[in-house]
Amino acid sequence: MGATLSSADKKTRQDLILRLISERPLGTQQDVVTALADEGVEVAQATVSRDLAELGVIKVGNRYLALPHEPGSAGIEVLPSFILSLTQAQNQVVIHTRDGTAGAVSSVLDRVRGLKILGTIAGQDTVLAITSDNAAAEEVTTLITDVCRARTRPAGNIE
Amino acid sequence: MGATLSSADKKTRQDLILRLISERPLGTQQDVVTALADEGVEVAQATVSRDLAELGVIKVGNRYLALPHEPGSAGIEVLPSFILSLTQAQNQVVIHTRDGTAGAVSSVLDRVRGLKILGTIAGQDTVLAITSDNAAAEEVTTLITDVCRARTRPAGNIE
DNA sequence: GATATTTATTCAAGTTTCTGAATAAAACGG
DNA sequence: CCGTTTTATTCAGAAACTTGAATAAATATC
Repeated sequence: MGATLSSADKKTRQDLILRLISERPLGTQQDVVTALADEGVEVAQATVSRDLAELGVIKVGNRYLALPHEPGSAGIEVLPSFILSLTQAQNQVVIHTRDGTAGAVSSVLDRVRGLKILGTIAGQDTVLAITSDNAAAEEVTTLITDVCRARTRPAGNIE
Repeated sequence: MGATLSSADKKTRQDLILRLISERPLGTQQDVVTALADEGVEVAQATVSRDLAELGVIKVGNRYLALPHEPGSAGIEVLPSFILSLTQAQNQVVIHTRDGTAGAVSSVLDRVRGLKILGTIAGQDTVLAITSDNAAAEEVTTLITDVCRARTRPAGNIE
């Protein structure tokens, strides 16, 4: 192995990556490499590429978003086809979905790290997402819009 | 590796072990080795020893019981200190516990594989376990009693 | 307590996984 | 299109894991 000093094992490093990309927008794998280095974990870009793929991290617009894999649950890729419209009101976001898919949408939103969503409530065709403040709601709106527009390609194909 | 033919990988083999010890009482590691062989998986006793330890399988009385590890949840070792008494009534078992611990006890029981418990309901200091029939309830009673009597030692120390 | 049974551990392969460097492939911006 | 940036993949070496045989340790039985 390359760096043996102060190196973290794979699990630790990947957890750290999830935290880092949740805390601040990281736009490239090089950014992630640098952020890791700041935390004392030195790895090559190739490793970050593989980590992001394994973690199921996707790149939406200009930042990575963590959506932890949850076997048996819908992935973020369903959002474009399920979400019909969304509206922000203060610290809330009201999302109109295809009938019956609100539960799936809220499930996905609950699992996206980096979104400061306090909680969601799903009806039949509507999801209400509560955020901590107006800015956070704004951010959620932007991100969801980006996801639905920006052809979210998964970062890498695992196995 | 030894046997390359028809060998299952570790994960597959351990899942098989959980199933086997849930289906019928296996009293020794040699029994497990034999049972695995019947399924076409040939391993040494040393491997079974390690598998049982990793799986968190415990030996109570004369059979192995599977209690899948659930990080953050109580393990089976809490039963002796939490359970005050238990009574079988038909296909039900009423378990009296220390106040406030009924939830933990039912959580553990729900996770023990090999017990044919249909479901449990926990109050503050009482757990009601519903089994499929009287015989199953009898078995549950016996096993819990054994656990509480027979100084349940975990099978191996991991890490 | 001695013997037998059962389980855990040590040791030494063989195998798999992990990783960085280099490079290829893809996406992006004019 | 062409160059640039970004990401994915190939390759090879190193580390970690997996396993059986042998053996030690623990437990049970008498």
